[in-house]
Amino acid sequence: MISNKAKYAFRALLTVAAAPEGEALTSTEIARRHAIPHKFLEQILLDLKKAGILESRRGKSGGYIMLRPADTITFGEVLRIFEGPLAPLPCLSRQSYRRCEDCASEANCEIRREFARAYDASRQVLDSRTIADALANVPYDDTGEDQQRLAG
Amino acid sequence: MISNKAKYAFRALLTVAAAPEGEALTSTEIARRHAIPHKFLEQILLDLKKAGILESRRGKSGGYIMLRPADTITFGEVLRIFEGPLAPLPCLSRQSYRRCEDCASEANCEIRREFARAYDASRQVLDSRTIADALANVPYDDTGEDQQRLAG
DNA sequence: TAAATGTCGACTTTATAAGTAGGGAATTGA
DNA sequence: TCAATTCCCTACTTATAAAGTCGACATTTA
Repeated sequence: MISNKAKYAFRALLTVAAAPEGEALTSTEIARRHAIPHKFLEQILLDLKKAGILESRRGKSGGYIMLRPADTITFGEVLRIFEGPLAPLPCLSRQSYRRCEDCASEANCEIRREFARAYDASRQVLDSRTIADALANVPYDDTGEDQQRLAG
Repeated sequence: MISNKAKYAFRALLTVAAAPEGEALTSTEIARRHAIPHKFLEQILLDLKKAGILESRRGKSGGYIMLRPADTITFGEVLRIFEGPLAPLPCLSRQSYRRCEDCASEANCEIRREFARAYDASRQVLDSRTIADALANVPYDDTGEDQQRLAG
């Protein structure tokens, strides 16, 4: 399960991305719309700013706007900001690889091999789908046929 | 990241499954082979027993053996025993569905829709690959072509 | 210049991970 | 039979992270 923090971050980001070009949204407004604890949301927005995703304006008519276009921001990128590495095993993370303490041989590790399959599958989705994709509102049909249709 | 507990469970299970038919392995022996804290492993083996995956014999020539064949035990099943639901959101879990407290409409939730894609992809792997598959030792080639070759 | 906003650091509370500890119950080989 | 070996069970500890809460400060603008 992903954390509340990450879920709030996505709600906030989708809201800011959906706002009219140039219009800043305040943390108070975002918190109100989604019933997110205000002070908690402030921390989250700050994290998104430090990550170079949002931009902020202070003072009376302040608020948050997108720093980068929504179609350059993937779900994977945002998730990593709040959850750390997405890999199920440290030895499978590309961005922050660590070997498993107790592992004799990575090449022969059955656990690593199987989880690599699962992680590849989910990473392919998370690192390709963007905030803009999500807002495009195309329904998702869970029949297992999508992957082949899209790949073909 | 998966917990140490789950990782130990997989190591133990793969070891018991790889043992000669009918030969019981003691918790001490399994712990020694993989340098797993013995008392901790005992709890894990007990969980696997309660889940109907392992069988145990007590006393002098006791130990653990498989209760069900290794090709009927998926990685997803084992993972759920130790990690709970695998879904990234409660509203995406089939086996233990809960609605998200703060969600207005599941059908229109962009977060749910995107994570459904990711979860479907990884679930398809975890719920199909078995302990027996893992022991078959077929190398895994991460080029993104496997899915199509296997599907075709 | 006061009100509205974002920024920052410290604190609290609760839950979970990762073990540790100590004994009790069953089996079996001598 | 009895002692060694094994599994079985409960309780405890320690460290870390999640999910906030709180109070003060900094910046902008009407």
